[in-house]
Amino acid sequence: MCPTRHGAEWRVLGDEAQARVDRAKQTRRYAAGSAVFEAGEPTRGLYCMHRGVVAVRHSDSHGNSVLVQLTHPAQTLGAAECFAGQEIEASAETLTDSVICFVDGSVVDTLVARHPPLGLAFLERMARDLKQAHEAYLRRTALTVRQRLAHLVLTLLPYCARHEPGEHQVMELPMTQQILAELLGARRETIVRAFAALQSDGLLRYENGTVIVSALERLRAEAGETG
Amino acid sequence: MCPTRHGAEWRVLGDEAQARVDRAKQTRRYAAGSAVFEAGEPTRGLYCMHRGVVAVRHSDSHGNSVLVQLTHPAQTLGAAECFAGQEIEASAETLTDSVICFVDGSVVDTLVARHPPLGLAFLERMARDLKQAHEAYLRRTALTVRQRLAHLVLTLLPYCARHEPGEHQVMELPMTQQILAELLGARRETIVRAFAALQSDGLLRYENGTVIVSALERLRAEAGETG
DNA sequence: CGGGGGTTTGAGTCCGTTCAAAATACGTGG
DNA sequence: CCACGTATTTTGAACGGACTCAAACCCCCG
Repeated sequence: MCPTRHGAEWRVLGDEAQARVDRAKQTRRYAAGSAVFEAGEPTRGLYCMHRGVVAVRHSDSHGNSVLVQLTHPAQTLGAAECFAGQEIEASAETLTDSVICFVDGSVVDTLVARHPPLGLAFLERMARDLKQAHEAYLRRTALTVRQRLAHLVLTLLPYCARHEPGEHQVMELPMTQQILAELLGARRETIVRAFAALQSDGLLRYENGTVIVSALERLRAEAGETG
Repeated sequence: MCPTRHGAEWRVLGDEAQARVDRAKQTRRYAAGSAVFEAGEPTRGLYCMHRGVVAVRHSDSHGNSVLVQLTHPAQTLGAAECFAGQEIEASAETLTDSVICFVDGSVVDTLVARHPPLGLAFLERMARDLKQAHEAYLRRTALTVRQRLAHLVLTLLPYCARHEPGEHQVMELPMTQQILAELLGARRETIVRAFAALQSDGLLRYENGTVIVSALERLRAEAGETG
């Protein structure tokens, strides 16, 4: 059984329809670093995160690539790829060991056709994804790597932090600095230096994949979260 | 009457439902440079381009802003803002004199609830927008301003070029270099220099808002459109 | 003919990249 | 348990694309 009944979108379905989803879904386990789906694959469907972290990658024909999205448990993965109705061009890879449900595209189509609120729920989901993508684009052009890194640390905090309250937060990053670099659109070396800069200013400490935030409020200011 | 019956998405509706849309819609005219919708506005609904070009802008609280999308005739505008179900944060402004239809959000909701294929059509639309946004993000981090400008010229060609075939194309840009800069995430001065560089390499000529492409194939190569 | 938006050019600076190399951590098999 | 190979992280030096600031220019329009 998926944590929040297949994630937020499915919750608009009645019990009977949810049971049908449960019967149609397949639950799969992935080791860290394996592909959930890849560009050009014929399979079409929705994925629902149960455990782990997955990154969606976009590449061009010259080998350049960026990670455009992180997906956490209880979230839907691959909605854009499922509904686009054309050749899939993105790929998704697990950053950690993961458990993910798969619902085939034809099942999704039937459900959406029979339950309009489900379609509206996915519309809302995609609309928010689109907004997030645009905000990431804005950050990419308006903010320095250091500021973007500060922002990413803040967005990961709710998912990865050990204990919640206070100015002092500890979290284990579920990714290498290489991955951080691809998420921020920068080079690994630049990430190292950005961490070093934030550390020498006393905002946080980076140590072996672990981030210790020591000045949450100042980190927020750094990320541009002010009036 | 809208050019292609309110744009591609509405076409999945039957005649009767389309007539209802026609009755519910409002057609509005905008002078170049006016706002179609703005961040924080209470109005919610879909816009359908009849004539003109509209840019969608995202801003942060520090005055930074970028244009994240261009909308041309027969396309739907504001879908993400309509379906997001939360405070609108983007704004849209006309780049040229425009004619645009507006369909209120409550009407859209009713139509989608009653005609699931319409929901699927919008899902597909948003999925493609999302893909485009991710591709733009990739270009922003992997390509130089010169390459991105070449790419933008190529994407505008189908909409703005005078005559279709051949290596030699002429088009009048519906925007200032300032707008080009905001679309590409760069400064005006950099756009000037990128045009100058492309011109000195004989790919195109820029003159007073008019672009004369003299080497279409080389321009494609410049934009990274190769195997 | 004066004004204003848009364009062009120049010089200097900075952030981030590139290239290169060392240091460190990590897993695996001996 | 340690040696070894690989992946990751760290540091340094140099380069370069794009930005900043500033000034001149152009063209259209009233």
